[in-house]
Amino acid sequence: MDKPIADFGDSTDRQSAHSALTQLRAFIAQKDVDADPRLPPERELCDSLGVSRGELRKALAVLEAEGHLWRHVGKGTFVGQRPLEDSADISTLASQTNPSEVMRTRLLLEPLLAREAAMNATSGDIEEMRLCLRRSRQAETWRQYENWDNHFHRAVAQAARNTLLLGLFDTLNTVRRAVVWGRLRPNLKAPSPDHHSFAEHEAIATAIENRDLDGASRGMRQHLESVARKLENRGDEL
Amino acid sequence: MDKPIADFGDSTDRQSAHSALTQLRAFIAQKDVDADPRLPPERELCDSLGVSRGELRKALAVLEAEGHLWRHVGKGTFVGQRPLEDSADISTLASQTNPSEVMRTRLLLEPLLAREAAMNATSGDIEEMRLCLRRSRQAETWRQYENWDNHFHRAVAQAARNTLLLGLFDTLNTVRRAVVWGRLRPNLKAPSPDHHSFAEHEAIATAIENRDLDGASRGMRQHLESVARKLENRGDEL
DNA sequence: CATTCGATCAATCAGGAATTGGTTAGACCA
DNA sequence: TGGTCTAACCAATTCCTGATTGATCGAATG
Repeated sequence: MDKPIADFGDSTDRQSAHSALTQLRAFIAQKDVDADPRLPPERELCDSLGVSRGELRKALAVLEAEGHLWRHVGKGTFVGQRPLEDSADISTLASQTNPSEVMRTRLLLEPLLAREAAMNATSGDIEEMRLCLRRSRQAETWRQYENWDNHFHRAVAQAARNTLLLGLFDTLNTVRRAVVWGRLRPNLKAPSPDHHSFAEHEAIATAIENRDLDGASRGMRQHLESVARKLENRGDEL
Repeated sequence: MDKPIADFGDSTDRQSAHSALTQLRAFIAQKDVDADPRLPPERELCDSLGVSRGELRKALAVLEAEGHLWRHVGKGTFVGQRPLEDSADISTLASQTNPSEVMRTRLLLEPLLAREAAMNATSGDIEEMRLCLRRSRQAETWRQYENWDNHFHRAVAQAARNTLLLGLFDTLNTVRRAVVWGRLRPNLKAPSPDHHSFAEHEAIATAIENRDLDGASRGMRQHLESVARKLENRGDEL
């Protein structure tokens, strides 16, 4: 309990370098890391162990390199593995990715969602999707159309009946909007009356309604590919 | 500009209920919502419009039900669509989902990641995966094995070379750990020397190395199915 | 009976003070 | 000359306090 941890402070200079590391290891071993993985601040610790801060920091650096602890300014020093960066942070994700990646990710994720939707959709889900289609046809501005288009895609995701997957979709969607926000949209005036997307949306909804797994997946993939092709020609929307 | 908005305050009592709503609508219409979608606090607003707070809140409730504005305690009242809840919030996701959903989501996402990895992995990625396999074989405790198992799966995700997809994987992974944390792990003592997972991991890595898209996807799916089957029998790990 | 007003609550935000790992410069010693 | 210690400062983070703000309840009011 009150084992001497600072009593080695007067060891020979030649061994002092080892001493700091050894004492630190002893201190960690003696500590109940499960209860509180946090180490005392450096200024306290170097005082407790009777070593200078520089030497303590050298020892800490060794243990950090070994992966036994991790440090962060303002937070402290902790025993254990460094927690993975909070990748859920939208702004971080948005800053690391690019429109091409977003499109590729949509092409991977959304057909999969459509397939799950075909398997699990309730009648309410299908009704919601139908509503989105009607509204998107009635849209008078491009903004409104976009809005209902987004609603449709989310309705499909919701129909997959998997809250976690829906959460991932929402994250993707948020990132997509964050990424695309910086870009200008040249032809905002066009309300886009016919639009090939209508038929594609219709096909997806019908496939989901008919429990046609492959059809729903394929329909979504073709729809997104068509969108991707369109924005390759003129780089506006995503 | 200084159009009268509070001048209707002395209208007949019979119309006062409408008055609050009408005045509120007028106020919002007159406001430049794009510049600042935030409405003044209720206490100010009901004073400006010359209506009681209760009546104002009724009107606000109507407009909120119509989807024209959204409110939140401590934040204020805002014109426009309610921003979708920060679904990146791990704790929220974790509280809404369950182990079964997590497993199903893994079964959907990770084979897809393995396929992408087979397409895009660099030699460094493959080296990293191999390292994880060696370390997981050398593991002396189950905890260590779990650790390197996680590392392997993340290495695969990283090999997909899509930062956004990697971010989604990390989110899924974090949620998984959060969900599984509440559960007890009965046989922590077993270090698990042979373990069928070794061969499965090996097959995945080899398929990725050989650019065998279907093989990588299939291998990952089979591996996860085997894990799922195992924890169906005894409900410990995820 | 409905409305209004006041008080209170809980969530949120804003600001500053304190904490903490990281860094640098100078003193000190061998 | 080279290494070490000390002090000070920096930047990121946390903690605390007070003020805002929507939500809610109760008494007064008419």
